[in-house]
Amino acid sequence: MDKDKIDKKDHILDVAEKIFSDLGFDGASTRMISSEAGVNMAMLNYYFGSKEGLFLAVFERKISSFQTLLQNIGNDDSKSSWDKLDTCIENYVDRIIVNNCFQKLIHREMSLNIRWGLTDKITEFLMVNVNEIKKIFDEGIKNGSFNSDIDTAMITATIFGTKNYIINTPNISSLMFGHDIRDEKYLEEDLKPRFKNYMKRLLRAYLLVEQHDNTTV
Amino acid sequence: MDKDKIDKKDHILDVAEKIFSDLGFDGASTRMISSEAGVNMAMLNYYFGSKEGLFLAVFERKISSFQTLLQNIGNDDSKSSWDKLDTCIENYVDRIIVNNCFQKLIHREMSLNIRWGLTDKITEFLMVNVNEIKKIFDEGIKNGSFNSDIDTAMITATIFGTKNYIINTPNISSLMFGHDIRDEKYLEEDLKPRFKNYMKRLLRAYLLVEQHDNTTV
DNA sequence: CAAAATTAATCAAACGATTGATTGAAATTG
DNA sequence: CAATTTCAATCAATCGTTTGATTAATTTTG
Repeated sequence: MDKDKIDKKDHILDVAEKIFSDLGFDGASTRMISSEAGVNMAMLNYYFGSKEGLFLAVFERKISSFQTLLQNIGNDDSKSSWDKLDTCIENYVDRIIVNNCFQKLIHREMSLNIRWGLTDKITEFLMVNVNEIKKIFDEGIKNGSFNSDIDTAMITATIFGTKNYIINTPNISSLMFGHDIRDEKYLEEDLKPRFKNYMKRLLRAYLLVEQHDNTTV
Repeated sequence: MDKDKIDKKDHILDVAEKIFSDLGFDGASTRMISSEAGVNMAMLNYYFGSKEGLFLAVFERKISSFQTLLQNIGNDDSKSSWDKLDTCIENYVDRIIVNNCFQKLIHREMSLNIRWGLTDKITEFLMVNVNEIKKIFDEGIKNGSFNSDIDTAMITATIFGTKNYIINTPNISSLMFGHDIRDEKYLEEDLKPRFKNYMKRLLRAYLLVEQHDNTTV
């Protein structure tokens, strides 16, 4: 039935996502993926056209599963700019840190920038987050919540860059934090709240420079 | 002569560095490298043993060319903690931004983490920078220059992560900054000073944040 | 309804191309 | 001349992809 077909495609995509994440596009072979998924090699091309088509399909499924989650925080008029910023960061961290394998895959592809159809898709995808943050900053400056001479592009790079650095170079960050950051428990119970706490404080410090007298949050 | 041999090896390493950086380890073929370098394919194995040996050689040459530059800032007693921090960031940005292809290569390898001998080397290499920063922070806290309850691991991740994000996702950051950040002129004349300026201000804001707010961890 | 025709799904096998590596002879060197 | 360097040719292995055949389900037909 149609149901089974979708399930099977989904299963292939599950396996492909894992292997692509672990080994990269070139490092992962179609044989590996098909045998791991328990399907015939020809099925990959039958369903997805090519290896790159399979790669794209992995991304599109993942991206569409994200896209629904993050909308409309910036449009909630009941929240202050600070609340919006906090909510945005909370959501972002919760979402991405559990998908850190895929997260690595995304940034390897962006860094390589040789499969253009893919990098364009990823760019479009990532810019949704960037623009959401930017909107909050712009609004916060306009209504006086944030200092007016902040570098919004740079601070945005800091938010995403700090998290990426921790996730994408686990060998380094494990040494820095004194724990294996690939340990699920440590990640969830210690690192995640620590990151949120740190980022909030960092943003408060930067966005309020030269007006420390007002700490009403 | 020995001189010529070294020159030739160096030329091969130049070409290999470029191609590995552009295409990744798997994406770069030994044929491509040898033909681009104008040498016979067998020479790569003759000189470097294997493809992975060539890859390692590229790293070792690059790393040793860095290592000499950054020592002993932390040991200069004539400088305040703030001066040390500024100098450290200046040096770091100057060094890395011009080598951003290689920089990308490093982080792709760290993210992949499948060639262990290599990631161990890179880890060791990157930790030199991390430890240097950490030393400055620790010292600055001890002598009262910096606030005592700062998260040194996180702020270190912010310093490196912010720069990495800008360099490693040029498609994104170009959109964020409104210019193609791969443009050498823009990078040198605008982005570099902008980054330094931003990072100094960010650090001042965070490291001096007033303590009377109740951000108890 | 039952037989025939069509379609979709799956498979083993093989395709040509490319991979990293190796060989043994030739050329170059000191 | 002996040692080192370079080369064309070749190696087995693996790559992504394609093929033609087979099965199972669906649709069409009489």
